[in-house]
Amino acid sequence: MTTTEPFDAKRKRAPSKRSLATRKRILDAAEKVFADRGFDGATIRDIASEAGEPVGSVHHHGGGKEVLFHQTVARRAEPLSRARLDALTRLRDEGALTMETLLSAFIRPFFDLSREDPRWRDYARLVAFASADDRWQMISQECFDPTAEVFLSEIVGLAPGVPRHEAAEGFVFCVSAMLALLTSQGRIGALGGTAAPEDDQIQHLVRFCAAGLTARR
Amino acid sequence: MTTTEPFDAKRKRAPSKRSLATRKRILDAAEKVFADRGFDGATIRDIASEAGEPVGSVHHHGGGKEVLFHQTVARRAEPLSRARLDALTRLRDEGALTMETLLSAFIRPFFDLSREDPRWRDYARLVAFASADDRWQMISQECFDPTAEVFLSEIVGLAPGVPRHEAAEGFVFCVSAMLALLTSQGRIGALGGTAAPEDDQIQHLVRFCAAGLTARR
DNA sequence: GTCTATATGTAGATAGAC
DNA sequence: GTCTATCTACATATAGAC
Repeated sequence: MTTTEPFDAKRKRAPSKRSLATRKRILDAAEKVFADRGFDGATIRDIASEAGEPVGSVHHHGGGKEVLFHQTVARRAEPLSRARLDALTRLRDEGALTMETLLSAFIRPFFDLSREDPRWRDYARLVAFASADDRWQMISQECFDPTAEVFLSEIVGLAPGVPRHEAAEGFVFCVSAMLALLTSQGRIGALGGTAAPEDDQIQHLVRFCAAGLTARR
Repeated sequence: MTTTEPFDAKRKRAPSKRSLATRKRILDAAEKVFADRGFDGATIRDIASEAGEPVGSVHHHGGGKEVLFHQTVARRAEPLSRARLDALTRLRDEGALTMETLLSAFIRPFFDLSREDPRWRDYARLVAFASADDRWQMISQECFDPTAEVFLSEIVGLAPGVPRHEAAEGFVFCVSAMLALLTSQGRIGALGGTAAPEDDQIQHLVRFCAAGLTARR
């Protein structure tokens, strides 16, 4: 029904440098606005205004609101997956694969990228929106399930005797906790008083998830 | 700015029985539609159609979309809190307070209520929407924070040496995992193959959270 | 209280000049 | 490729008859 590709599949020429720059600015703006207000709360006009582009331009480059949303989610999925899988490969090479280091390989890249480029924070909120809404299940599946399968298999390998469906539950708990840490700093602060340094929070999250996944039954 | 109360505060007479029934049907419909599509994705017309009421009636009883949303979230917050606090009181009376039983008291009532009345499932998705969006932070705070504070204090008491801010993080992880179990059955099934019986899933969730909160550092 | 009709605004999308 | 002007649909909200 909808597709990621806004352009005609058999278009003649590669887009110009200027066009690519415009396209990037529109995707950046869409990421921010979608992250702030969700799909339905965002408007093409907000995105255009954020990008400093006319409304028609957003339609031209984005190919419609749904396609634009899809593109926005998909754009950073590949680099994120690569960072996670690279970290996993490194652990295998070093023979340092434990439940904690495995979860670290899955969780830390998101925070590392967010430190390098704060737009990854917006992306995190966008992913939280996309994950929560059944409507975007296909997008989440396409963007995140392949990597999730890899890590889930490792979890099953590291927790012998735990049936796969239980490991899958635990993994979903881990992902939701990770998204909560990325998106709910306000709530944590309101309940906890002073906020801990981010590094401590990440370490705590990894420990929390590892302990949960290996809990004796 | 907005208020829960759609009626003039100093209105003369109590609403009629018929009016109350209409009001309840509208709240039920709003709960379902807001849960399905979120605040921005839902329309007053959808809600009216779901309730079998004319559009104007939804405005009259709901007092506008934002107020209606607020009411919908608030309506089941009190019974839910009461069930949780009752369970906690029972544990204290029995001297059976451990991290697992404490989390059980927080988590199980939601599932117990869902079994009695499936509309609590819709409510769970509604709460997930309200929790995720910064825009409704005040509503979440008002409806859920008082009870959250009580349980957080108990957690701090049961995990000596864990600083409050770390306990708060862990508690937020638990809540997000609970909402994930209530709302992401599809995702769990897609990853895990066969789905486990709900009782097993709940037990697993409680174990996961308890282990996470008491993880040695 | 209830229901119909309507006012007013704004959404997504597009056509066509440049 | 870009930008302006516009089309069409539907949103929330309200006014006023019953």
